[in-house]
Amino acid sequence: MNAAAPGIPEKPALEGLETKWREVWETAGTFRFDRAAALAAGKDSVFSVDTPPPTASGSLHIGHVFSYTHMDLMARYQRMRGKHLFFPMGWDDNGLPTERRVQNYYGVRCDPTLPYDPDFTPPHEGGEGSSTKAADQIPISRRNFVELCEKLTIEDEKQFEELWRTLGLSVDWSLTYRTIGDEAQRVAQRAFLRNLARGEAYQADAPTLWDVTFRTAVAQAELEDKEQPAAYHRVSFHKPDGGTVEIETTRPELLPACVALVAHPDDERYKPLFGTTVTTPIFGVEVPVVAHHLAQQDKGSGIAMICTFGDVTDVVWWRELDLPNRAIIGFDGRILPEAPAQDLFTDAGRAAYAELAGKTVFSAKARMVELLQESGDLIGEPRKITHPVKFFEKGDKPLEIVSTRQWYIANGARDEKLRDELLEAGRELEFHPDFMRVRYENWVGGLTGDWLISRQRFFGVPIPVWYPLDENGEAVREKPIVPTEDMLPVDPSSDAAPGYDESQRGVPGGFVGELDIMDTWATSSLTPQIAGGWETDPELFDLVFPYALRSQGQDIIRTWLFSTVLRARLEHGRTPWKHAGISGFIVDPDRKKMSKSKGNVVTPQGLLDEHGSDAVRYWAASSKLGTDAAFDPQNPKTIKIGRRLAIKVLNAAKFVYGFPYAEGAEVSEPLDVDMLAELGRVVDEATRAYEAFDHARALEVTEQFFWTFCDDYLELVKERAYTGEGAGQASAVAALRTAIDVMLRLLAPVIPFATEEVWSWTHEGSVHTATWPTTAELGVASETRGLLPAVSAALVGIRRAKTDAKASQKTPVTSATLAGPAILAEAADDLRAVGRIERLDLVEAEEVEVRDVVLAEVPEA
RNA sequence: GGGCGCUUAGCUCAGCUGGUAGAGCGCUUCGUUUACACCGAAGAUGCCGGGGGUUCGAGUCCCUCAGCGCCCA
Repeated sequence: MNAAAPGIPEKPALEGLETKWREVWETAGTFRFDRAAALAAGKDSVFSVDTPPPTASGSLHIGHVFSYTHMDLMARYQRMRGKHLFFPMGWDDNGLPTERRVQNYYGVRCDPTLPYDPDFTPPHEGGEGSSTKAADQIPISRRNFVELCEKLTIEDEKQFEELWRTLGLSVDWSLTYRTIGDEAQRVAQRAFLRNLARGEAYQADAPTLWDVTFRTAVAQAELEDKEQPAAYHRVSFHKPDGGTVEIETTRPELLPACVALVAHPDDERYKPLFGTTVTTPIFGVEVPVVAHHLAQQDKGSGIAMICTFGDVTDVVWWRELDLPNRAIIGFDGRILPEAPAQDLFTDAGRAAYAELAGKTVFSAKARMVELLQESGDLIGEPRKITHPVKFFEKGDKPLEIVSTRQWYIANGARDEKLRDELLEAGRELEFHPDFMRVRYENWVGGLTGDWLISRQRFFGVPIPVWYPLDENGEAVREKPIVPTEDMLPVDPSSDAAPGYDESQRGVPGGFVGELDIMDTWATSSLTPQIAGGWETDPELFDLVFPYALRSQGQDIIRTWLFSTVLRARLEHGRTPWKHAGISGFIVDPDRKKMSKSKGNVVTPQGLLDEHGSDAVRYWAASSKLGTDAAFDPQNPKTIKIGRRLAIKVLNAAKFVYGFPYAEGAEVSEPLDVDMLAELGRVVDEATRAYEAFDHARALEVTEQFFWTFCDDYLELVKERAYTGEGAGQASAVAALRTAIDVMLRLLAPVIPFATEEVWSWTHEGSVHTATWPTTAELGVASETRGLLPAVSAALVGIRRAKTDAKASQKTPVTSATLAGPAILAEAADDLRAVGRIERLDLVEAEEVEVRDVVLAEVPEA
C-alpha cells in the first residue's frame, strides 16, 4: 500500500502550468518530428499538417486562437493515435501589411530610386497606426526599407511564437518557416520558373485593377465591394441626324475614354441604333452603338457608355466587342496629360481635355460636369445613388483600371480543362464540414481572369527574370532571361542577369532586372512545399506530401486554400492534402463580426493570462468546425466552464490518488465494472468523433462522463475506497485509477496543461505521447449492464429526500425503501454508505424510486 | 440577383440513420461532507421561426414563407 505519490501538491492550481510545461515539452522535444522513426515506419505513419502562416505584421486575434486550437486538437489526437506528427509553423511576413506597418512604425517610406545608405537609422521607432503622416515619412532606398521590414517582422514573430507556445500548440518549433526567408524565396521562384517553362505563367499587357494609393496591381481575390455614394449624370450623345441619345453614367470624367455605347440586344428602344454611330458630347468622337447581353435594360436609361475603363464590365465589353483602348487614367489615379483619342477630338474637345489633364478623378469629374452643363449636354440634375464599387481589401480609395504589363499564372478562368481539374480537386478534398466545399466551387466557377501575381511593391519575393536591352536600350519583354534553379534565390534588381556583367545593367545591349515582386499569396500558396523541403530534401518531401490536413478559417478559402490547390495541381498534378478543416469565425454577442472599431476586441494574451490556456482552448474546442462562435469578452462563459473543468480534473485526480492502492488490484465489484464499461462507450464515441473531425462531440461525451464520474460514481465508492477492506476496496481504487488514466488521455488534446500535470504525478513520459485509450485496455466487457445509471438515479432519490427535508446530505437515515431493477442489489452497500442509511429495503420495480425515507433525529447543534 | 449556413429553455448550444425534447450557464431553494467554495445537492423553465405536406408518428424528411449571418455577382 502506498499513499499519495510524493509529487502531488497539497492544493493543485492551474496557475503556472503553462510556463512549467511548455519548457518541459521544449526541453524534452515532446513535439519534435521524429524523422528517422517516421522513415522507418513509412509514409502512412505520418500525419502532416499544413499550417496557415499568420500575417506577421498583423496582430493575432481571438479568431486565430480559435482556428489554431482546432488544428492542434486534431494534431494531438493523431499523435496519441501513434502518428508521427509533422507540424510546422510559419509566418507570413512578406507583403503590403508589413510595408505599411514599417512605414508607420519607423516613419519612413520606400523610394526605389534612392541609393542604399548603410548608416541609416530610422527617425523613430514604435509608431503605430497612422501616427506618422505620409508627408512626414522619410524616403529611403529599397534596400534600407527591406532591412527595416526584416527587422520588425523578426520582432513580431517572436511575440507570435510566444503566444502560440503559451496557448500550447504542439508545433515542432524547429520547423518554423518565413515567407520572406531564403528557402521560401527559393521555392516561390522555382515554382514560378516552372510555371513559366510550362506556359502557365505569362506576362500580358492588359487592363488591370489598380490601387492608386499603394500604386500596385491587385488580384481578384483581394477585391472587396463597398457601397459608395455616387450620382447618375444624364448625358446626351449626338446622332448623325441631329437627334440625341441619352445615357446615364456615374463617371462622366471618363467621357474622353468613351469607345462605344451599349444596350441589351433585346431592348426595343435601341434596336434601331445598333450598327450606327453617335458622337460624344464635348469631344466629338464618333463611337459605335453596340449590343451586349450584359447591358442592363432597367439600369439608368438602358443604354450605357463603354469607357476604357470605368469598371470590370467595361473590360468585358472591350474584350468581347473588340473595341479600341483609349484609357486616360494614370498610375497615380490622375488624368493622363495626353489622351489616346487626342487626334479624334474636336478642337473644343482638345481644349476641354487640357483642363482635365493632371486632375484627380474627383476634380476631373467636377470640371467635366461643368463643361457638360455649359454645352447643354447634361440633362437635369445629377441623381444621387449608392452602388457597390470595387476596392482593394486593404485600400481606402476605389480601384481604377489601368492598362499595364503584368505577370499572370493560369488559374482555370480562361482554360476549361484546368478549371475542371480544379473542381475535381475540390471533390477529392475532404472538407470538414462538407458544405464548405461550396465556397471553393463558387470561387473556382466565378473566376473572371487569370491570377495576377506581380506587385509593384518592395518587400516580397522578386519575380526572377531579367530582360535583354536592345541596341536602343529598350527592354525586350518577350524574351525574359531566367536563372537556373541552382542560382535561386535571386534578386534581379541587384543580381546581374546570367551571362551578363553588372556593368551592363541598363546599358543598350545589356540587361535590365524585373522590379516587380510577387503577390504574397504566390509564396504562401506554396507552404506545403516550403515546409516540406520540396526539391531540397526529397526524402522529407516524399514523407509528408501530400499533407494529411490543411486547417484554416473559412474567410481564406478563396485565397489561401484555392491558390494552394492550384499550385499543387500545376506542379505535382495532385491535391496537396487529404482533409481541409475549416473553422468558423468569432462574433460578438450582437452576432456581429468582432472588430477593432467597435472596441470589442480582446488580446489573446490577455485572455490566456486571465483565464489560463486550458480554459481558452476548451472554449475553442466546444465549437464544431465551420460553426461561428459567439464570444462576449465581458462574460466569457464557456471559458469559465473550461477553467472549472481543468480545476476539477486536478482535484478529482488528486483525491483518487489519495486512496490506498496496491499494485495489481483487480476490478471485481459490479458497479466498478459497469462504470468502466460506460467509460468504454465514451472512449468509442470520442474516438469516432475525432475520426470524423468532430472534436466538439468528443469533448462533450468525455466531459459529460467526467462530471457523472465525479458527482455520482466517485461519491458512491469513496467510502469503500477510503475505509473499505479487501477486494471491494481494491476494486474501487483500481477502477478509479483506471478511469482517471483514461479520461486524462481523452481530455489531453483539449486541456493539455492540466492533464499533463496530473499525468506527471504517476507517469514518467508525457500524456501527449501516450497512447490514445481503447476499450480493450479497460479489461471489462464492452456491454454495460445499466448499473451505474440506475444507481445514479437512486442516489438522486436519496439526496432529494434530504434536500426536501432541508437536511444536510450528511444526515443519517434510519430506514428507506429503494424500488428499482433487481440489479440495484449489486450496489446496495455503496448506496447505504453514501446515504448513511441504516436499513435499506429493496423492492423490484421498473422505475427507480426512493421512498419511506426516515431521517434520524439530529440534535440541534 | 444566385448560393451556403443558421433559427430548439432567459443566454450559449447538443440533438446521428424520423419514435413524442437535452446539457451547461443563469435563476430558485437547500447544504460548511475527509478532492474541489473557481464547491456540492435538489428544483422550475420550451405551440423546437411561421405555414403546408409525407408518415401510424416530424425538432429530425419534402415544399413554402420570414428573419439573421456569410460567400459570390
